[in-house]
Amino acid sequence: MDPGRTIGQLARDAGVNVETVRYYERRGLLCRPRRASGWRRYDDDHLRTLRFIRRAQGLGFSLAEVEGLLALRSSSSPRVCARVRAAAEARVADVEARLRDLEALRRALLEVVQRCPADGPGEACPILKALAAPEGGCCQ
Amino acid sequence: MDPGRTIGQLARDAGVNVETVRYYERRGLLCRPRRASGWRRYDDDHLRTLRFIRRAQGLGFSLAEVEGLLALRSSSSPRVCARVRAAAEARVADVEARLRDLEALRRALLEVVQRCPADGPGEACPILKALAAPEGGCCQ
DNA sequence: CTTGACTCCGTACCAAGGTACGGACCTACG
DNA sequence: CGTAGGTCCGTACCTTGGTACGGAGTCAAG
Repeated sequence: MDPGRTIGQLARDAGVNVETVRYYERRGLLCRPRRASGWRRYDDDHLRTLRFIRRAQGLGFSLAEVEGLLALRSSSSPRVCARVRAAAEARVADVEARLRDLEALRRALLEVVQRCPADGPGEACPILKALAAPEGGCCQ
Repeated sequence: MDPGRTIGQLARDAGVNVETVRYYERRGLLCRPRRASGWRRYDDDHLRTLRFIRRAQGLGFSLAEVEGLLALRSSSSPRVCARVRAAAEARVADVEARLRDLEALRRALLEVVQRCPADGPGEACPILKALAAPEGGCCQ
């Protein structure tokens, strides 16, 4: 029988920390592997799941959401695809909201920076003034 | 003498939690006010500083950075303005980097979503497939 | 058989920015 | 005076996604 990977080999193959693997197991993301003399032995399925997790995380899914995707992955309902798509669309909406916020932030920061002569004492600094202003001069 | 605000009044005026005010005091962001029978009494300067902190936070400065800005605010060096501007520019650069990351994320997510028929079982779901792929089909 | 590398486990700790708790004390209103 | 609500303080806890620690057991090479 295939001896499988130790936790260290799995971690190296997936490019994660050993502690991370144990953490995912504790969280229920990675199912418990068989043991040989107490040592965890992982097969290719575990490696695939681990990579799945990291890719989903890379697309901005939280571990809680990844948990949902993993559950869907092993479901055979015809509605799986719709649910996965809905999750991905929610992620897109979230990313777009964050993009809008950051864009507004960028504009506010640039406005404040552009007023600044980059030279002079604190009393004259328009950035500090903007931050101290009782009613927003520049960034509400 | 002006009795000043209690911590609850200050917190209401600034729109923050009472515990947040105490937390800022502990962190050294808000200087310790005088006391009347053990109760903190805040004046307008404290309110201004508290609002300064929240506005700077609103522009994405961390509390550690806000600490620096507060120190600069009460400095009289002619280089204050340059330092404040540098801090703001660093913030802009950081925001722009996050914007680029999120934009890339958005594209990757959209690509994956667009391949999905939004109907069907998990085995056919292109999103799950993309996440499971050993070498990245869509999102590396 | 020894040695070094690896793994076991539970638990504590990290960042950041707060939030909550609880028993004691104070203040203002009626 | 009673009582409700505000404040005191230290400390613990929250979020998310991990990292680190340390003593004991295991595996493989020489």
